[in-house]
Amino acid sequence: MKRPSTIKQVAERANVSIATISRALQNPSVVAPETRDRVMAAVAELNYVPNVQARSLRTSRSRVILALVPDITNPFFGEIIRGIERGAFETGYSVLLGDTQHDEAREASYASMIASGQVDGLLTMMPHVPELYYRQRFPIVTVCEYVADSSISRVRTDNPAGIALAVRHLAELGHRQIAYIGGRPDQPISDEREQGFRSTMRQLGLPVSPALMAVGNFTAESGARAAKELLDGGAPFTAICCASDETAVGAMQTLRNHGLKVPNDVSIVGFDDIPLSQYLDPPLTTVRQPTDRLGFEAVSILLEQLRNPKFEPRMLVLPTEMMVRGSTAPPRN
Amino acid sequence: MKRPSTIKQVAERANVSIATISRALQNPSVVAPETRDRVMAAVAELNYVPNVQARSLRTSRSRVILALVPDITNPFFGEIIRGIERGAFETGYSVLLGDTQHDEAREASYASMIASGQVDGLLTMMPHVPELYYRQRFPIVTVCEYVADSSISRVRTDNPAGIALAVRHLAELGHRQIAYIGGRPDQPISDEREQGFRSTMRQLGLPVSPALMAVGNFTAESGARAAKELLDGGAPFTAICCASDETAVGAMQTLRNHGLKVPNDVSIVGFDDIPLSQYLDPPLTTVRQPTDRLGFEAVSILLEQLRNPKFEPRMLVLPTEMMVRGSTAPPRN
DNA sequence: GCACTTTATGAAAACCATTACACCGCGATC
DNA sequence: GATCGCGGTGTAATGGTTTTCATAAAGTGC
Repeated sequence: MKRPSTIKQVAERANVSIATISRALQNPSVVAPETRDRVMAAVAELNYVPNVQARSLRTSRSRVILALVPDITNPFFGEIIRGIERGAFETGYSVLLGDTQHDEAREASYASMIASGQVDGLLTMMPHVPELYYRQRFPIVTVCEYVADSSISRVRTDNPAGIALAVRHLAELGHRQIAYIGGRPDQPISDEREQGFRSTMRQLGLPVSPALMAVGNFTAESGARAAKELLDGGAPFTAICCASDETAVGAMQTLRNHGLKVPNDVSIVGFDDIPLSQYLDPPLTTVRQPTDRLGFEAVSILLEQLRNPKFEPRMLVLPTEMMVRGSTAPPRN
Repeated sequence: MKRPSTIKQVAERANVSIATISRALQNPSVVAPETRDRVMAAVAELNYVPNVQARSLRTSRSRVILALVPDITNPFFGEIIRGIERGAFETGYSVLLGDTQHDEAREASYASMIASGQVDGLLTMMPHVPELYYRQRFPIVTVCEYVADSSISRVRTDNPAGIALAVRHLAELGHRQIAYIGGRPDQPISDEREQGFRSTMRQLGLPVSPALMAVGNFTAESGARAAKELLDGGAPFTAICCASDETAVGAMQTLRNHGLKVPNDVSIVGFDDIPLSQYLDPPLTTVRQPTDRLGFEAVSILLEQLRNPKFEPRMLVLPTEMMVRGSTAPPRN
């Protein structure tokens, strides 16, 4: 690999000092037009690109942010990442990706990149913040997930309202016996969604039977398993409300295997609106989260925090939207 | 944010020179055990983490690799990224993620991170290499996609063989009129798969009708559109072979909308084996790519190239595997 | 007890850019 | 005509680490 040229070489070539090169690139207006042209010419000839390490060392900012995901394989996170990447790119930042796989050791290891100066801030989709935060107080924004700490900015969807949309939709169709398959119990959003489910049911005067509350972990596999538990439990239900689309997909498979038709025998509602859900059979009725925007807004806030030393943490709650498709119908009386 | 401590502070604390600190951390065996202990204690007390920028500046290696994806939203790439991330993490590297969105300007902009020293090498899932490569010859590995340049290492799946599996499977079931929905025409793998399809058909003595060759772009939406074209074309077929699972999902939807049953009226085979495919209705018969491994092997090769100056580019072709599920059956009558 | 390794440590250069400060020359001001 | 201000530029310090080279101390062999 050819060794890149340095500011010194450019300076020699353009017959000016290195300070002028730096200025011509950072703050062109302060150098005389003709000098600037000469510098630019030299830069072009030598294919000069400033060394980022040197710059970062001097300015102590890396212009890199770290994004931590529990599972990059999940298309839902994929979309958020895209939003993050888009926002970062537009403002000249880049995104270091960490797939923690729900593992705290990995998370901690990534967090140390902040201490080492490799990244300027952290965007986490995990349900907690790294230990290190309490010692170093670095810039951080939680996305989707959140922790109960008002010093931390968060961007998230209105989960209770989202689930309420789903439950109301089912209730309007005439369902009364609605089962629920939750998310990973260790994630606060699972709680939020479950609480949203319970309280909406209550508001509508519908019964919340413990026998109809199943536990999942947001994966299709867990949805399939939970649905089986519901069926085996014997308590009757005409609809299932799921904490994620993938869970819904899994549940639908179990229902099929038991000879039950969706939506005729059982209606299903998902959550997230992953790209594939409209192509399922039947197309999945679901609650859409503004995924791309979630990521985008999160970077915006993080970048603002990086720029503004008097930044006040804030919370942004984005609305959900009901996507009514084919997996829901009135109950077979 | 608290300012991290520097090697100098640690040195004062441990009563040694900064050189000793550096050595104790980089190459512990060369410092006396008791000194080492003292250093380690000081490091722990001050929460010292070496500044990465300074180190990179000095050593001119960043221990970061850049991964370029055309579309991070695609679950197939998500799995590859996971493999990459895993391999990188194990060896102390981290992954900078670039979502190029098939855009060359973005790609070029990311490539400049190499020139700036921000990353040590490039792992690209794009069908071409950045311009810059021809000037700088940096370490690079192409994953999945490839370019016809023997100076570039590549890791990919055996696409023709994969498609051959699919076609043979259909032929064994008795299908003779098999349609094909291809990938984005500007990606070499689309070509490879299409050629694999054509030559296998020929080998089996089956006709390849131009009316049964449709063009897609790997998305579900394109699959739906292409399937419609096939149906509208009027040429009869009993099976469709798709260049990706998502395409297959889209095609299945179109078939349903036209009242056709999968697999009874039309069999469908996908390619990739994305996580959701086994949960579809019917579960999708598909050709599995070893996605995680693709990513993992790619990093291995890239890292080897980074270490070994006499590295010879090489190509690794990974095998595919047929996943027979419910979307294929013998043709009716 | 002497010459000679070996081992452990320190001093200082180097990596490459940014930037505070000083300087120079020149037109404007009183 | 001395002074001021200002645009344009250079000098040199600075950021934090790694690493070469020198040096000091301790160990070896005769």
